Amino acid sequence: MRIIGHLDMDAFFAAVEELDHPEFRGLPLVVGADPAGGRGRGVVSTANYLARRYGIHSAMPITRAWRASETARRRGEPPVVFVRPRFRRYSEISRRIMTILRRHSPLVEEGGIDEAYFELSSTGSYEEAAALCRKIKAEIKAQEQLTASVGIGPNKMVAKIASDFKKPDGLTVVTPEAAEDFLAPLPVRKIPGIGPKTEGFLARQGVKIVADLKRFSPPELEKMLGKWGLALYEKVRGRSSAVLVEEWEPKSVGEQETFGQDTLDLAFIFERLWDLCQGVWRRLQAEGFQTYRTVVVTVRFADFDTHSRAYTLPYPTQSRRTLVFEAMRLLMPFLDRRENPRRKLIRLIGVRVEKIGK
DNA sequence: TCTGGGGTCCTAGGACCC
DNA sequence: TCTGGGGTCCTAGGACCC
Repeated sequence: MRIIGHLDMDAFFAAVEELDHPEFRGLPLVVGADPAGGRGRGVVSTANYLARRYGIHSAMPITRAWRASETARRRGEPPVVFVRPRFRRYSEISRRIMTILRRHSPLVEEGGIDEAYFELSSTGSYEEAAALCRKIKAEIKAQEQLTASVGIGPNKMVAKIASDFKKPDGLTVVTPEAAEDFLAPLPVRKIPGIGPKTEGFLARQGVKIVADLKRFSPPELEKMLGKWGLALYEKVRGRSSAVLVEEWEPKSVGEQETFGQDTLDLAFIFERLWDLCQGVWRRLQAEGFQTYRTVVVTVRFADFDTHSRAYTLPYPTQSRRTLVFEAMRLLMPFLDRRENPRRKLIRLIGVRVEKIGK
């Protein structure tokens, strides 16, 4: 019998900040970009549960979170504490949590800094799997003073949806027999791979919950959603055969930067591009890669219109100068009058290398 | 109202080859 | 004068995930 677990740390970044800063506890807290008095440019990474009561959530523009905080303050409620993320700190704790998981499971797939899938099949039953997960949660709490929510299911998809079902500090067990009924009443958006666009598209066809998706045959789903639709036919029935992957090689390395202010200051843009190239090259080496073949430059204009240009070298190279040279060459057309006749200001540039090799 | 930064995967068209 | 079919590589854009 296949039994898969999915562990998801509760409001991870915010929980770590509360741990390290006891003075933040009991206050609404947002980890994310600098709100800069309502003029900040980034988004919310994580909001703690008190901040969520103000309607703040992950990926929300930081300016909106700022306004929500101001509104609360005027009502006489505590304003939000805004802090910048400290990824190094979160990675360090993440590593220790993954170590706990690996002690109890023969196969762990990290799915980002704050979540992981893990094999539970060898426990032999859903009861035993649940007992083991309670133990894992207790160890994490004892060692790190942090809570996690865990889902147990017959495959990765069901386990992941289950871990999100009860939060924080939840444990949700979905047996193979219960999987289909568990999924049926959930909004389609809960299925990993269905994002805002697909959700909107489906809503226009009158499809809101997983049960609604069962009306369609595999060819109909394929016609609507492409190759992915075929897999979806199985998923809405609680079936998925995706395997756990211990670790995989990155396929690309890139960096991008949103400017504090939109600009067409060429000296500034070139300098930022140069820095991004240095960063990409350094990280490529640091991650153990020797070479790259493709360089991609991305430009986002002030109106969020986003374009990319790529060039693939005839041979792999290690050269840092080539990266800078090709990135400059790819950027040039965007600064040209013909490509940008209305002289739109630039909001972001990015550099990425692909076809990387050891 | 404004929308980060790190990625992956898919699609579609064109070039090119057999 | 009217032009296949399959495969691979490349580019550009878009959806999605954490």
